[in-house]
Amino acid sequence: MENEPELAIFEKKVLLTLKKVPRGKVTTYSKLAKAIGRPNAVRAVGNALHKNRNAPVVPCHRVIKSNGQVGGYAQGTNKKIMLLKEENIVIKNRRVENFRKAIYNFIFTNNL
DNA sequence: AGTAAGGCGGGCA
DNA sequence: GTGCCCGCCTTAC
Repeated sequence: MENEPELAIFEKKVLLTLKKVPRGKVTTYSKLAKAIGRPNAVRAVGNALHKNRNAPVVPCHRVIKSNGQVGGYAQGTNKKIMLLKEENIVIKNRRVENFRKAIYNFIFTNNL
């Protein structure tokens, strides 16, 4: 692990950034992408999470779409919704109510 | 090794 | 609200 490929860095950034999202809050793929310096790599972020198997250490379920929709989930969208509800996130018909307020804004002292 | 397709989205028409 | 295309990483053939 001395030499870390750029790919690892990409994933690492995504995971680290996502880990910073507190419980009860959510984030979007777009914001994550921007936070890691790849505003157009939104899909790539989704892939990184999809590939990610560190469910316990990385709250993948706290990542939603920009439009407030829950989005997809490898283990099933239903599960994702359930997990979000567990965190007091109000969900209505696969959409996060008041997601604007639930969104956790990064950007600030990102020390990557 | 190179090529091709897929994927947990976003923005715009 | 719907549909289309784009851009970006990963995985499979």
